[in-house]
Amino acid sequence: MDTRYDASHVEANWYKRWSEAGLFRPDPDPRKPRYCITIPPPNITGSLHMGHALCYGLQDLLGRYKRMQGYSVLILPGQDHAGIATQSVVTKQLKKEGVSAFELGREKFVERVWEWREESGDTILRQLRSFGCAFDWDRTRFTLDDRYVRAVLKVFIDWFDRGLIYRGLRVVNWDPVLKTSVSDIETERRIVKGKFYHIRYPFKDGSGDIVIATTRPETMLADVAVAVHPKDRRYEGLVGKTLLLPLLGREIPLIADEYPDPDFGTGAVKITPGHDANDFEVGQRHGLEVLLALDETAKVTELGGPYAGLDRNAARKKVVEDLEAQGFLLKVENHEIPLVVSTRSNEPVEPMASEQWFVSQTQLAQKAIEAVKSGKTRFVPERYKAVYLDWMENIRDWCVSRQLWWGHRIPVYYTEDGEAFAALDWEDAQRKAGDKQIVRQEEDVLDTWFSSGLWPFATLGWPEQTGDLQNYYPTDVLVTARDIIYLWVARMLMMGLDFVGEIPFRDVYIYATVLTEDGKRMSKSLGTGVDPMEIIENKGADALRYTLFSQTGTNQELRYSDRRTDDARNLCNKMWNASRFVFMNLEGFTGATPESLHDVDKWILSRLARTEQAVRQSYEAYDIQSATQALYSFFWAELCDWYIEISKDRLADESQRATPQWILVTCLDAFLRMMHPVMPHITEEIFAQLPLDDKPEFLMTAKWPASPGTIDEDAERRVESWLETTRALRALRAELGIAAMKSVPHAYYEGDLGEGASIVASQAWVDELVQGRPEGKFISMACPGIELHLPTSGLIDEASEVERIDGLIAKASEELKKVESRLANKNFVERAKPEIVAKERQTAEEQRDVLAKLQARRKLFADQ
RNA sequence: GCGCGGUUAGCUCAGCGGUAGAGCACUACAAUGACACUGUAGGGGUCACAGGUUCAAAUCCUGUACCGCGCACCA
Repeated sequence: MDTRYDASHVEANWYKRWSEAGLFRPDPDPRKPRYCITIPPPNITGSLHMGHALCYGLQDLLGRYKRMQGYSVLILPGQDHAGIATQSVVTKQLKKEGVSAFELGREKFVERVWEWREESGDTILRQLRSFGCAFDWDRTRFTLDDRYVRAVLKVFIDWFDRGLIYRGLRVVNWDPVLKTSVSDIETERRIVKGKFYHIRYPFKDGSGDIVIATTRPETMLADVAVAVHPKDRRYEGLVGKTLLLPLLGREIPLIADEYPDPDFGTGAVKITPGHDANDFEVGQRHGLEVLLALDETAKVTELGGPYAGLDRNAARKKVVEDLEAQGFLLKVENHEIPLVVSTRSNEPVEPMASEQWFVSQTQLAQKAIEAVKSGKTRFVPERYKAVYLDWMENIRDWCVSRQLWWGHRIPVYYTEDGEAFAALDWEDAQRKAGDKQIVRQEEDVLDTWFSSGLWPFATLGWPEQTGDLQNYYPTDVLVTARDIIYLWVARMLMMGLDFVGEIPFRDVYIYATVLTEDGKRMSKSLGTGVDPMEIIENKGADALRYTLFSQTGTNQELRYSDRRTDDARNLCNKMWNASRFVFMNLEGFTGATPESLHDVDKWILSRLARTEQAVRQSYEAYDIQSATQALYSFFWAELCDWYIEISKDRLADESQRATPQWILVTCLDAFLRMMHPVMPHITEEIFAQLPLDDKPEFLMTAKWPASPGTIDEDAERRVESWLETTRALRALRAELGIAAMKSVPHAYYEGDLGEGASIVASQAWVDELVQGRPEGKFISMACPGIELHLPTSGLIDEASEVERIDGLIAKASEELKKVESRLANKNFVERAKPEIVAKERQTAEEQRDVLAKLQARRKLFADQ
């Protein structure tokens, strides 16, 4: 074994072996309890980023842990066709080739997307393999697979026939470049400098005018009214009168509605239902017409008369010029305005009323609210429960149509007279239509979330009652990011409850957002992203996993730093070398359980038992950082720094070595098992060399170490005091400038160290630790119950020694004073818990002892 | 405006009623038979601020400030 651990040699090898042994498939043993996760399907357009690495790494960790706990584990991977993202990638590609998607036509375009997907659509799934993810690749699903499509069709038709799907007008975010509506999540708000135009709308009867203000004057072409608040005194008696729309001269009413804020501007608002969501609602309340001034490419429509054909920017300019020329423009102010930009095309979206398909949500939401309220589905961290419920209780209907070609084409077929049927295909539709002739299919496709909402059951074979569906639904946990609680988590709950009649998952674990070192969002476009593949190649998947896991629990953010991957790599190296040490010292090892144990053996077994408890509880609670912390400190600070060091003398002695050998193998074995979910490759590599009877072929399928040791508080207390004494003696040496590990012939102690004396001696690099007090010059250190003396060969600088002792005295007396004042407080003694008071008394006792020794020492020294 | 997080050592973060912790960084020392991707010792904090509850507050309550994230509004 090399003295340095080289991840690159080890990781790919083990992944291949697990795969060849079929370990990624669930254990078919029917007696085993089942554990299932259907992973959030990544987009086919993406490549692995840190957020993915954390997300999928966590799922792999949970799966590996549960497998060791005796579960038959299925982690089902897959991909999302990602309508807009994919369509836009391929459109750009075509554009480079000088082909427009429109010229190509729908059928050819979709073919082209499939080709693209075959070539480069599974980058992330490939990358997850080098990250060590033990997912069942044989069950990989895609949201546009034939089987998956059947599930989508069934859901749509079913809802359509139940009257839950309807067609209606709504203001959507229209992307004039991609010519589709985009959901709110696909947009970004930017505050930009804009202008605030104050425009005069005259009354038809010539009795003055009303001033409104707008940031988007071109939309006035589609105005249908002006609204004021009914309680606004300024407009008393005017409501109901008719206004003339400037420039176009169209007659529009002045209406009263609660929507305008009388304290903002003039209190009068122009109402443009076609291009503003709030105005749309006002329009609905008052039965106003919806007019569109802009078309699907954001050019002015016929409605705009003289402005028709201009694009929205040119139209704005012209409208403003004309308003000014005709005396309608009163003033223009600078104003910060929010600009909503499509993140897909980077173009400002246009709010636009259009015909869309909707799913009514209120009824479906009820069960999904109940499932979370009752705790059947649980959010971790719990705070997200309120976020979810708040949204669900105010839910609005879901617009499911998208004006794209890539996706599930809406299975609605129309007859000549416009009657609509939802059907599996054209023939099915014709059958449903009876005598009437089906003439066309709906052009729009479904929102991507409509299909991914079926993920937890459609991937398991629904609508067929497959074995997988019976065995693995409901799934155990959904591990996802907080920004898709509404878009995805809520939909899966509604769809699962409605169609399978059971929650889709018991837990929803929302993991932390990965930020850069200085707290910025990781983003490719900002250049702040760190490529996980680079880290995996240089330092290993295990190192990256440890880095991410050691920072994740219930926190909502996590700062990623390359420096921390060095720490993780160092830990790998430490594990590697400590294991080498163990293997190099196994001469004559039989594996037989030792008959008697030394206190240090009991101590480390006790620490091991506590570690197992802590790690198990942390994994169960999704508190992964606590698990890694417990593993780290057990391994490095207890097993390596103390137990291994102490065992060296015993291992050198043939008559004594059997016990420490057994203890080391036992501890290493249990540690590797517990660490395996975090760092699967290196643990498997080391485990392969561990000399165990009945060793399983793979650590991956080995059992979790149940009660690997016994908690022994007495042994812990005794050994801790020896370690404390050792640290004190080392510190004393350091005071004299004696290098660590350089042996010193004699040191002295007063008090009772029991069996620990030889351990303290060897660990503080002292040849002989003698009970008593040395002749001649020496310096001292006081611990509770123990006083240590170290002879000095040369002269001591008396002044500095007195100074050192004074420092120790000051510290000890300060501590004693604090404790004594607490004990002098009658309220404390009477009201605090008795064990706390007892502990304080003991501390006081110890500090008095330490102080007395120090003072005696000072006196003695001063007398010398 | 409302809600949710956060504010603890130079950095990243644990701790969430009982004497302030870890890793990294820093200082000094050390080529010793596991490991220099190491070891040993050490320095470093009025736990954002102000009130309150309590025998006891980093920890619980109230308020303030700043940072981040949602939701609503932005005519």
